[in-house]
Amino acid sequence: MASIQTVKGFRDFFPEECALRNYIFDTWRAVARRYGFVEYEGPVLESTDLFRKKSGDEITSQLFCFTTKGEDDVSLRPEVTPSLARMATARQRDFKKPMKWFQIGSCFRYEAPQEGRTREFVQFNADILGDASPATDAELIALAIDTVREFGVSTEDFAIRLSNREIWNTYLAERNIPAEHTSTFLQIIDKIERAKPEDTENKLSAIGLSLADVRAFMASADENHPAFAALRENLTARGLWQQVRIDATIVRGLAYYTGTVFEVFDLKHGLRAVAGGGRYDRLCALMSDGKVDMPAAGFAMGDVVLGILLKKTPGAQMKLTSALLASSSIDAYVVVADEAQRSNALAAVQALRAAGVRVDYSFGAQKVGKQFQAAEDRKARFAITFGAEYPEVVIKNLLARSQSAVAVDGLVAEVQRLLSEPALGPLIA
RNA sequence: GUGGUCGUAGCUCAACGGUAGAGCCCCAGAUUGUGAUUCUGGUUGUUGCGGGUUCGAGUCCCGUCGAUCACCCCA
Repeated sequence: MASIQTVKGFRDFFPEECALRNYIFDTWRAVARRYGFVEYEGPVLESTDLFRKKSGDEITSQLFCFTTKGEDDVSLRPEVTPSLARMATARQRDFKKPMKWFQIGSCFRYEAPQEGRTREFVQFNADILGDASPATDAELIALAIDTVREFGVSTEDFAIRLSNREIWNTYLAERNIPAEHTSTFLQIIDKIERAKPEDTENKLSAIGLSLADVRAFMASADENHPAFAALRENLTARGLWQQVRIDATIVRGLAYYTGTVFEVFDLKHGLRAVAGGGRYDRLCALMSDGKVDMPAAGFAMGDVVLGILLKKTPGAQMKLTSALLASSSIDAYVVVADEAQRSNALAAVQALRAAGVRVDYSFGAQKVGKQFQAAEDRKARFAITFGAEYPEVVIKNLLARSQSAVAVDGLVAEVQRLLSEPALGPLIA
């Protein structure tokens, strides 16, 4: 046992976990690019002021912060949106609008670790800046849906919870509630399904509202509400609206959201939110001290909850397994049956690798049986045996268990030809 | 940050307060040019860590660290 463990809430990535992580990253990238997003990256460490300035109490209480040798107050980023807002506003004239940007990066929150919640995690962030239309929100929700589906999670396994903070702003305005109560009110709404009704009633009456009235309003805020009309039309056209559930209790903790807010959540395992996001039209103005007033919206998806969901969802698990196999397997294993041929075998290993073939072999003398076992363990498609019959070598298809001899001069071409043929798939249905 | 449960070999887990074990994995051999099975042998622990009670603690008590669950909140 190691005498020094990983820091609480941090993770080691052994090859298997690293392969899972890379599979997730690759899929995120592929779908984001399919949607026309470009990748960017911000710093992991930021001045603590950046987060105090905008994130709100929820997240600043979880900051992974410390003081540097130069006595600067810095924090590992708990999220990437503040950095994005700074970057985007700093050079926004250089980019045509709308800006469709994504990032894959580690984030850190100093909170109690649990399943699905670590102190270090990776977020996929997709944001669209410079366009305030509902079409932007729809594009982001569509991207979130397609990303989850790309992993093999079916439409029966997840849904989108959708709301809009504007409907609550209107609600409060119609009842003449002062603006300073807004954030208090949204926190009450956020907890309304979890808190005791009498507690909620007390808190609401303190700001001049009643639970019955709030309940009645929530019941009226369905998918026919005007706030969702454009979004509904857009997503219906894409065939995605059936994934959406209107849920007025979704307000989201982050202080900077202004309009549409949504979460991706699984329907079968009661996991934490897989992704969440919304519109934050005033953040850029705040970050640039009013110099750049740019509407924006985006969402984040974390690797931890997503990884759990993929392992628990049968369809996703199959894709995951084959992706992990593809990333760890090799094309060919060179068997040195006669040590006198090791030099010739090494020459062939290099020639194959130069041609792009994934090749491995044994470093030292080993029995042929052991080498074939190693080839099997490495999930090699072919074993290439170098023995006394050199310059003839034997190529064996380890799945079909068939083999043929070939002159070493034609080995690379022959292996490439064989690899171009479809692999013998599993014969069992 | 608050409360509950748990912590034994790399992994999964045994062991009444009385000498710390099994299976799997890994390595080697049986088997000197072909993947399975089987058999044989081998490596691995200050029982998370630190105290205390006891003739004696993996076991009971306290603390601590970690995991996990609930609260909280979110990716």
